[in-house]
Amino acid sequence: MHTIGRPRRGRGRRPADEVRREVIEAAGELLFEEGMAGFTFDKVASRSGASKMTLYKWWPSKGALALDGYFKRVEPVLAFPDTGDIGADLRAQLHAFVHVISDSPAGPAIAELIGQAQTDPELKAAYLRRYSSPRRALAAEAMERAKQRGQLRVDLDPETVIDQLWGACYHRLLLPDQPLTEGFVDALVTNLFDGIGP
Amino acid sequence: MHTIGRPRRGRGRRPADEVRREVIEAAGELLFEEGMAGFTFDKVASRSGASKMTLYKWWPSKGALALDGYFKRVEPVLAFPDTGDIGADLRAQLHAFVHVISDSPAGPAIAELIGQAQTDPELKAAYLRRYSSPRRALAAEAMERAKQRGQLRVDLDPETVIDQLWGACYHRLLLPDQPLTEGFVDALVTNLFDGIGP
Amino acid sequence: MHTIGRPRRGRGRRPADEVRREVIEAAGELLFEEGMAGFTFDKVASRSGASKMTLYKWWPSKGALALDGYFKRVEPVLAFPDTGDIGADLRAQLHAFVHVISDSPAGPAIAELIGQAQTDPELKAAYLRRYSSPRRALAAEAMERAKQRGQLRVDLDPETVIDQLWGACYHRLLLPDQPLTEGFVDALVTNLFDGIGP
Amino acid sequence: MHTIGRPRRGRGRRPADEVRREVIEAAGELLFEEGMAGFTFDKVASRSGASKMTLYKWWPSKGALALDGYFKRVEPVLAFPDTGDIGADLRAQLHAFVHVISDSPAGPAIAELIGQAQTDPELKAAYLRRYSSPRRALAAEAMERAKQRGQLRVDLDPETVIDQLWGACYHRLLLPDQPLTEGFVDALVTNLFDGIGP
DNA sequence: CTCTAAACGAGACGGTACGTCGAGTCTTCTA
DNA sequence: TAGAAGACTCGACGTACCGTCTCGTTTAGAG
Repeated sequence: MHTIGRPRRGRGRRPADEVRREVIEAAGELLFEEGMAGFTFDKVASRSGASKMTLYKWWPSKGALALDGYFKRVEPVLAFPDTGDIGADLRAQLHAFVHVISDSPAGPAIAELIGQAQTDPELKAAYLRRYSSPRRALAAEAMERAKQRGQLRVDLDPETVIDQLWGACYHRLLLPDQPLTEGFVDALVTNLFDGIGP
Repeated sequence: MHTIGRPRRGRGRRPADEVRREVIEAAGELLFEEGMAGFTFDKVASRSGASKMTLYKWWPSKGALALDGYFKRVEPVLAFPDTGDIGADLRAQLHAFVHVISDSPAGPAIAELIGQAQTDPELKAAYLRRYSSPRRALAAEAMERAKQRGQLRVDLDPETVIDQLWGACYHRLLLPDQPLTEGFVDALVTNLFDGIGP
Repeated sequence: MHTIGRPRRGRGRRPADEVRREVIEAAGELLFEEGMAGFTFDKVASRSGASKMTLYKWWPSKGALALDGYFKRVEPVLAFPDTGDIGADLRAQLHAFVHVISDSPAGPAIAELIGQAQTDPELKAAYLRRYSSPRRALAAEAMERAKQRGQLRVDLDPETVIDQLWGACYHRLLLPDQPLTEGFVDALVTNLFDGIGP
Repeated sequence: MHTIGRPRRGRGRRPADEVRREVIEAAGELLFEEGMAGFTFDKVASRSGASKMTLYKWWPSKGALALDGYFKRVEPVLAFPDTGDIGADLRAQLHAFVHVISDSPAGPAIAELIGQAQTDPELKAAYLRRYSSPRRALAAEAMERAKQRGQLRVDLDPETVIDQLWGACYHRLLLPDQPLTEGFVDALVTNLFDGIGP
């Protein structure tokens, strides 16, 4: 059944890039509309006008497809502020991060993607490689620069700090015992810079 | 289909408690054997000898059932050490925690439960109420006592610290960019007590 | 998608007989509307409101299902005339047979069923057992009675005659080199009773 | 995917005759190996090294292609014996025919082709024109000659006799209620020459 | 002998049906 | 009368084949 007005597209081969683009757009729409619960190969195929065979050829799991759809919508902003003050930079980046996952549909989407990744090895690998890892690298580099500027302990492991800042936020996103607010992220930074001792 | 050897149990009524117990045991077995991916109502019903109808009567979703099965296997140890030294207590508790989720089948199981909870509201609510929340409370109370002993800042928010310690560990469990080791948890505590500044 | 007006039927169990009846009726409709070419499990399931699982449980192949549908529509008339004159009886029966397969939708349907049976062992077996064999038996019995009345050679094999009468008609149905007319069946009988020699 | 050892043939244009020959050979092989059930354009294309596009250009349906493959293997022997004794000639020809369709792979193949023809108009037309019709013509001509020799009734319709001999055999091939033996074909001829009356 | 147009191989593509599986609902029968 | 048994609908799964179409290559035939 073709939508009226859309020109009847022949059944034969179409340029791969065109097909991929349409599929990914449809995947993004569906992910943000229905979440991972209602995200199926069938629906993406039907929305995009592609056949299921094509989807299975390019994406190893529905999670991997949803991840591509997610990126299409949330064009990743990887910029990391560098004002020379690492404390301020971390705070600024965390504020932006919390804003995105709290006040936009991206929050639930990313939570469900991480959830799906727990039973979808392909998705977990893709998520780490394409999303998580580059972001960690940016933060780690910023902290390394700060170490050279004398703003951080020279023996500090930036990766650990990343888990204590962004990891703490993800924890509240996935297991919302406590709210995820700006005050929370400010406290995260303060705890680390000032310590929690008396 | 009944396993050969298991006595053919009649179809009639059985005591509710007996049924519940057998179902939960079967759920726990299945969860640890096949993970959430292969965890279905059908299999639990078939293993336990109970009917699906009974399962749907008592558990609102397969996640909620799996959670009960999880508890049956991992009899929750809620004790929190109290030696009078909050730093040592946190460190000890984190070491035990990391040991459980790294070196026992409970780690993958809990990761998959949290994953499933992202698309299963019933499970998320049950998880927070029965698992997450009481553990947070124990840690928070320990920190409150430490504040009264003068070991922690009086204006410290224990909830935030919890996310920076256990939340950081969950982050590495769910998104294993970096390994989850004892050295890592030691660094978590050190960072918070000594600060990350120069 | 349910037809508007048809009461939304719950998803649960329904009496097997009710389901079977609806399925077979739908199968018959579909067979006579679209022929075997367009006859699929999917369409029968959708028309009947039954699920494909149910169909696969009861019918080993789509041919077997179509055969049941065929019987539902063409309530088999197994009566064989017995006037005491075997020549007249055969002629009458053949006239009726040719009328059915030439001038009703049953002709194409039965041709396609036989066609499908060539690559569907389940259908072939069912067809022989339920359709072909009982009809042959009636004709054979009629000829045996005629032998006792002295109207046929005592050493005649009725089964061979059946293939020379009805088999000849099926041949023209399946491979229509020549038309299938009343004159043809009259000639069939004449040839056998009078011989073809000079 | 090319079989190792077979020289990698370039992709460009090849002589049409060479392509046709290879396709038809592959079709014949496939038909006799897997029957119509497993006979697909895809497999013929892959076996022959031709592209599906080419197949669709020359054959209107898979049945038509299979028919060409059949002919390639069973080089049609159209000779009809002419000893001057029509009874003996018919008997001889029928014996040979029964031998072919009973004791060689051609029997199932031809049955499946006739089966497929019931839902494939192109195949039915081709079958009648190229296979059925010329063979009927030979038999009819032999009988016409016999009429002139005074061995058959002058008003006999040979076409009807053909259906009572070969048609009866096809009936037993397609719907094997009863076995297809030499005794059967002898009885067919006897019934027609001697009549079935007392 | 060169150049072009046709024909070909490869194979992706949309579409439809296949046969299976699990979720959730409902009936029947037993103890 | 609660519970076991299990059949049922629904919808998605992943695969196979059909008939169409794009792309790049090669040869046949025209100039």
